[in-house]
Amino acid sequence: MTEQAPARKSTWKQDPEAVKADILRVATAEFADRGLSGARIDEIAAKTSVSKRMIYYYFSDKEGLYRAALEGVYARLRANERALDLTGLDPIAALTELIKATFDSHRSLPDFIRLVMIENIHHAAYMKQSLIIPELNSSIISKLAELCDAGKAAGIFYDHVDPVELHWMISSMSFYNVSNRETFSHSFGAELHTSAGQQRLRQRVVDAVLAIAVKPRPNAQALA
Amino acid sequence: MTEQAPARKSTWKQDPEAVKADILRVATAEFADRGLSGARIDEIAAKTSVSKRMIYYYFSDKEGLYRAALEGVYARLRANERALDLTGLDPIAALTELIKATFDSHRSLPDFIRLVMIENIHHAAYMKQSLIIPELNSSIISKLAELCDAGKAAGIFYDHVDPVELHWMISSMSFYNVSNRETFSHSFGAELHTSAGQQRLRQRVVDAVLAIAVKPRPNAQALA
DNA sequence: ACTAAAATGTACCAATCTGTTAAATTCATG
DNA sequence: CATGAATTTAACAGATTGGTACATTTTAGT
Repeated sequence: MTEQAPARKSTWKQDPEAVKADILRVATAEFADRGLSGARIDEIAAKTSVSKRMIYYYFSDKEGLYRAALEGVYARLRANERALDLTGLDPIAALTELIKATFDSHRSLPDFIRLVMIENIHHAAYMKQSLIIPELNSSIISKLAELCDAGKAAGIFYDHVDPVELHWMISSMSFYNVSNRETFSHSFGAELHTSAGQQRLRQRVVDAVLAIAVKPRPNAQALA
Repeated sequence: MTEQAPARKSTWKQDPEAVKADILRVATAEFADRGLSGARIDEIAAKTSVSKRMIYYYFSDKEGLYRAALEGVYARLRANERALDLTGLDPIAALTELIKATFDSHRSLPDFIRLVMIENIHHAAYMKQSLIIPELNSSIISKLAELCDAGKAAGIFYDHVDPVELHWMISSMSFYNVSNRETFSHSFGAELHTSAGQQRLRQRVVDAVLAIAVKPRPNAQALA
């Protein structure tokens, strides 16, 4: 519904979906940049094409707007993950691809990272109110679970391998890589955040995770 | 100096060091709990034994107080690390102990974790103003560097092993384990944050990091 | 004891900031 | 084209909050 080609002539647009999307886009950037209490509704409104009143009209209050932003970034990350197609790959290759994709995905969605950081600062209070986030999260685990089952069935993964543990480890490094970039670089140099450094780190993550999942084969090569 | 036994009778104490320490203690908890813009000076003052005026007297302004809190938690973490004695251990045992100690240390200092998260939200702006934090950070790297040199000299570590990379990997998992606990538990269950789960995770971190540092030995056992 | 300096409390202000009120504009539809 | 619902604006109110002015108390030195 509502697929009318607009092109109004008057002073304002009358295009609710576009207005909502515009507000949400600006709000996401602003919350990601300054945090929930740091962001200013007036500032968000100013960067929008409409007035402050519209924020309250469509999102009720500051927290409602924040919740919408949070759900938005989660949806984008999980969509990224769902788009990853691993069919036809053997378990080791599939796991490798999944790790690389997760690492890259986190790097490409800094707003997601920052909003999740902010959410953790708030003890996940708003995430807990969301109805849509839980269902988003299940997909990545089921993908990993399939992969683990295949690897164990083929006898090449350890029996103790657990999808949630694997996801924890992959996420931890992929997340930290972005979330703590500023403090880490300042403390220990920016070398790891050059593009060469990032390539190397990504490979280390692959190596480390594979090492705890895949049984050593007598004739396998040692790491480079 | 100033080691006078107090015991005044009057309405207030006149003990600047204790007042400063009290303010800092409360402020650290409050900033860690609510963030820089979320924390309220009035609230901090209320939880202190003295009046709001003293915060400005000793710390100039809100940012000055925040900076002091940040430096305080960094000092505590690095002191933890410095206290770790690895002399007499072979490189593998030493690295193992260092990983375990880092994992535990992060778990035991949630205020450090949260303030560093907050600092990253603020693009490390306040950390960059600090003169004392850089010198604190060098110690952990030099300890790891020694360890790597010993391992390479003994021919049991890969030649490509790099202290900063190792620290990145150890930190990432140790940090994320605490920083993202709330969102992770809510999304994927709290199993990993039970005490059994934490023990398992710590061992996984050890296994993963050792795997990228230590050359495989033909006669070595595979993981459990 | 006297005095100056350090330490602390009280009361207050000016600036923000979230949210609201009331009205105006646009649009779909009979 | 009249009308009511949806959308949008401009202006403002109420509360919060970081920071300050000024008085008061304590301590150290003489």
